[in-house]
Amino acid sequence: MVQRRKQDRSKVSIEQVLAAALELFSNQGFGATSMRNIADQSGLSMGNLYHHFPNKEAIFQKLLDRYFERLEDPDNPLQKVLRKADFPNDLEALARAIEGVVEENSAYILLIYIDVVEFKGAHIRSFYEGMAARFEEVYGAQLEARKTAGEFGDVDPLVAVIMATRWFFYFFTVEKCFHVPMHFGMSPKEATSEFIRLLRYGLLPRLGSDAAPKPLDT
Amino acid sequence: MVQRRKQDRSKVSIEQVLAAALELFSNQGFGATSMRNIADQSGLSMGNLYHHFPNKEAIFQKLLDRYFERLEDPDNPLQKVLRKADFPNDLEALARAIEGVVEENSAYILLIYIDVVEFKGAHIRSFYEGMAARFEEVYGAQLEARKTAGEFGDVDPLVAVIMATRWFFYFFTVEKCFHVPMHFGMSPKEATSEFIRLLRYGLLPRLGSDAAPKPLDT
DNA sequence: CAATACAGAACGAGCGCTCGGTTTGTTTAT
DNA sequence: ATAAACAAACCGAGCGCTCGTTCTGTATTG
Repeated sequence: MVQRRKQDRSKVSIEQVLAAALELFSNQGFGATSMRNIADQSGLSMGNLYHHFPNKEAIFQKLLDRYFERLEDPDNPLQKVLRKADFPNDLEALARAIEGVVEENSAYILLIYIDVVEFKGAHIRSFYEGMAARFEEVYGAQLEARKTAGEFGDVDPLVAVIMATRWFFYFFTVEKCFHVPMHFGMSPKEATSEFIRLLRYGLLPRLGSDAAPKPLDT
Repeated sequence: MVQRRKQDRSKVSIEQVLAAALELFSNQGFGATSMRNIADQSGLSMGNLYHHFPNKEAIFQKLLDRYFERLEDPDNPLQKVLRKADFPNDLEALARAIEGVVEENSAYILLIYIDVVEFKGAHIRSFYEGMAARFEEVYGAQLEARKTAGEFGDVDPLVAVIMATRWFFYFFTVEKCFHVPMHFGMSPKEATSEFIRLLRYGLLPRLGSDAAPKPLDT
């Protein structure tokens, strides 16, 4: 017969609360989700809920913390791609990794937008503010070396990595979390490969060493 | 003495409601904004509020309708840039137009995300689904002509326009609505010009007619 | 005198959270 | 081994309050 220890029981309950809250928050927002909803969905009582969490916002906070931990986890496929620093050869792999991450965390990603809307981004700001520095840390040295070796043009590859990563996140978030499929008027496959092509080779055909066409305005 | 006509009175009241609701919704979300909040902020009574609008959601809907009308208005600076179809010479102008539109409509733009979070995007889906077709309509003929004239490489310029437009919207939305300044680790000016450069010329230096480096994976 | 614009009390439901109490599992004393 | 003592886990009724909406009635206007 299985003997369940006390702290195991607690752990399971907390997981049930978080799972229920994630589903409810991501489907109806923070304000529209009541503690009774969470209690019902998780199978816990109101009292027990407040035994494990001081208030509703703490549950929300805990969920966001989880997501950021997942993102930064070295085992995350996105982190693996990034740490190989084989940009821009790995753009296709980067796209696929981010598609997977967004798919797998679509509920968590919606929490980000809930925070923006209902809390003015209070719970996520520090994470996003530190993002560029984290990129630099993981990526900076290798790419800088390759740049001075002349692998890239006069573009900063670190900037390009950030842009590509953010673009993929944005694109797949709209596709998978906002439920607006084909919002570019093309399939995700097409959109991704077109973006990659633009990023690699640009829009204008640069035949020979022609000067770039002068911009009409700056 | 100013004689105010009856329907003018009504019109003013409705404007007051919409202004109040826009501010409140965009600052605290739909669910967290009460009809009493809106009544107080607009200076109307509860009864009068319900005299002009059948329910809370109708106010929200009306605000979104307004925003989409503004966006499609031919006088909108963004529309003017788009209709000139001077892509990609006008990328800087496009960026500035979108920066202005986002700045001027930041409260409305937040409503979009509120709709995604609290209504699963029910009020905005049709607008975004039709967006690619509208681009095609406004832009398609001219760009297609210029493409067959050989102005572009093998990239579809329509795709590039959509990507550029969406990217600028995304970038300035995060900057101005989500209150995450410098989220790419650089100033908006830098980010914009870097993105434009990438879009025009790409990341890789294509010297002469060299073959493009083989991608590691597809 | 209509019809429209406006006011605010009232309604039932639901909110976040508290509180007193029970159950369950572990530790300690005998 | 057993009982007593303790703390963590759990329960749900209840508190004060606010919610979206409705209702009844009064000003204002043409």
